[in-house]
Amino acid sequence: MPDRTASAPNEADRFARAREKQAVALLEDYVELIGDLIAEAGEARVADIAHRMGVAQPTATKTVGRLKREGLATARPYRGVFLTEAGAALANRVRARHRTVVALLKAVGVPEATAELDAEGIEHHVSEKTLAAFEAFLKDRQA
Amino acid sequence: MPDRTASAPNEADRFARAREKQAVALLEDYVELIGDLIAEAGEARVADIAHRMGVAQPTATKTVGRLKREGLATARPYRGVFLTEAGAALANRVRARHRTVVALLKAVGVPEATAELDAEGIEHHVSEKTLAAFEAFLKDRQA
DNA sequence: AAGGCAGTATAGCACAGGCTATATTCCGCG
DNA sequence: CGCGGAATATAGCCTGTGCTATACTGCCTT
Repeated sequence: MPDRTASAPNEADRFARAREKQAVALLEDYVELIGDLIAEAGEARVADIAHRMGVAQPTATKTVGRLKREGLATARPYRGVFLTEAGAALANRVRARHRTVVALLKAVGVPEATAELDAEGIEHHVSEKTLAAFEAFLKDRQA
Repeated sequence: MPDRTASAPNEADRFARAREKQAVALLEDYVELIGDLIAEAGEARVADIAHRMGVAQPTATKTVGRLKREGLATARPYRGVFLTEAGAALANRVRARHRTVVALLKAVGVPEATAELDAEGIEHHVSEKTLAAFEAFLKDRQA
């Protein structure tokens, strides 16, 4: 019986939430990268994914397998990797969020290079509400 | 032969960095929590750690073991857990960073509850440089 | 003082995400 | 056409972080 369903989350809940976010972070990165590769080169090859992610090729293969299991990507053996509709939608959301996070960091005075670096880790923990606040802040500021 | 030691990190480097951050994030959380428990109750028991982290007790025991291996904590079997000097210093840094991240999120318009939630994941990816920028921004703003 | 319960540790499992080494497949070129 | 190298997949290992089930300690209470 959940005794705090609608109230403020306690510490344990916050940690649990952060753990969940972390679990999907990698999938988000892969999906975004695959989308980029398809846009850039017309196709996403496992070797390119591995290279851009900075991991060994079998690691990329294994993770692509996980993307398939999660319904985010499709792939025929020895051929390229493609995004499902869900995968493409996720890629777009992730890309937009990434841009917003970088923009916000820069807006509060973080140097561009550092903003890009830190955004890679931060973005996965930015909720819809926080993202909306970021966008509002940026809009205000440029007005 | 590193060919980009001093230049802008490429995509693979950014991902590698994010992966490293993630690896220490849990240790940071444990150390901070142990510090809190000692401050609040005079001691940090494994059962309390597990409860506050939202994990099962053996998971807490295992992670405390890792903290010991990393030189951040000490513990005598069936007794409480204590922080080493390094652990206590880390706890203080983490706590300060957490406060700053929450304050920045609120300053750009994120609701308090959401700020607390998201900060839990975000803070581990905030570099020294970004933290400094956050502090400068907050100082400016309150002036 | 002894027994029992609460707290802690250990054992052993699963899964994710790394890795290297090796097998398999594809495809272009001779 | 077939062969060889490049790309991909598979096998098998390690570590980290969860879990449940079970063993062990320590301490309070009777």
